Amino acid sequence: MRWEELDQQPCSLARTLSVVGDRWTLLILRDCFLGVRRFETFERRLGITRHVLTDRLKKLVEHDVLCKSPYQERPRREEYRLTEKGLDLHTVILTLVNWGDKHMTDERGAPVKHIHKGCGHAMHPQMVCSECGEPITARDIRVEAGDGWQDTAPLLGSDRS
Amino acid sequence: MRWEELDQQPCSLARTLSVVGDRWTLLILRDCFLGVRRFETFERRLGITRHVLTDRLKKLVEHDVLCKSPYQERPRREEYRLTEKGLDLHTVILTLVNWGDKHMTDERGAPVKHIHKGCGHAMHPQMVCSECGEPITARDIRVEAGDGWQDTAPLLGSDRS
DNA sequence: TTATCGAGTTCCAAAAAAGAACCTACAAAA
DNA sequence: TTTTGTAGGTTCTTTTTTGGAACTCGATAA
Repeated sequence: MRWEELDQQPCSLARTLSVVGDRWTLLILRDCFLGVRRFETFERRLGITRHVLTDRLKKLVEHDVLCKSPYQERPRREEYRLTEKGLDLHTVILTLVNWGDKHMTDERGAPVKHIHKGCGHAMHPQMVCSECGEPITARDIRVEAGDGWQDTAPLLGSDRS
Repeated sequence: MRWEELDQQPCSLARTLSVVGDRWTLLILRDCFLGVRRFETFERRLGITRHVLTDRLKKLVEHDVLCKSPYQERPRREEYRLTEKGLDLHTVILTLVNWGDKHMTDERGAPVKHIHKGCGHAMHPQMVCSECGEPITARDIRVEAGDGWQDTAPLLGSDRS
């Protein structure tokens, strides 16, 4: 499967990964959430090559995750800001960071703290059921075909292969 | 920055991406959560080349996200199962799927439903603060340096560049 | 005996990324 | 007026990663 085919799949994960599923894109978005907006700042902070940065920013703008707006004319300078669609990726990043905090930190502990402005505490994300509010773990969820299901194969055979 | 340098960064996102930050790994894990365990099943369902599949499975085992265990001897056959560390990635996948359901579905709607066994309803993940239980959006969080912070640069300059 | 199966490995061509140099439009300084 | 600087790229070459197909190995089935 090629990159271009990924967003054709009847799978929300595949479609999401067609936008953010590479090494650089989520790091760029991390910096967006930290307030970075300019090409040169991304480049310096990430150590990314200009070529790849240009490509990823363009893709993110095409997918309406970022928008480009001029912050000065003559000479025109653009900056990149998160759209609402982009802001919705915050939970994704928070979840990835949370896993890293739990499983990939060294003895020094988590590099950054997330402060919930509402209650003022350092928090970690907790996932709950939208319907009953109970905390969710992998074992609490069962998957069923939804309206957009299109595959001929069953979701999973009983052979657990 | 190279792949190998990614896990050296003082950033939980970068460290997490050093494990799951490529096109295939999260799709493999999606199938793991659907119950797939065998090399040949991954290959057939994903349309991944054997070479890349071998490589990704090996990496996931090295990182203790999957474990390999024989399901028969003579000839030896191995299967791949999620470890506890791997099961913890369920929230990551659920969050990615949720974003895709909201922003990337066509008119047919979400391909799969997630049923919460506890309450029996089709749910979507809701993120709440671990401390006060309130729902979280991007605008509710402020980032501060934590114990593992090591960068000389400030988290963000006031210029919002 | 030949075929099949699961789980790979090997080999080669194609695509993507890294790294560095170059370009452009404008502005300010010398 | 020439030089220097800057933001935001583009071009070029080399290295790394993929894709695709064929081959291996041990064992069982026809």
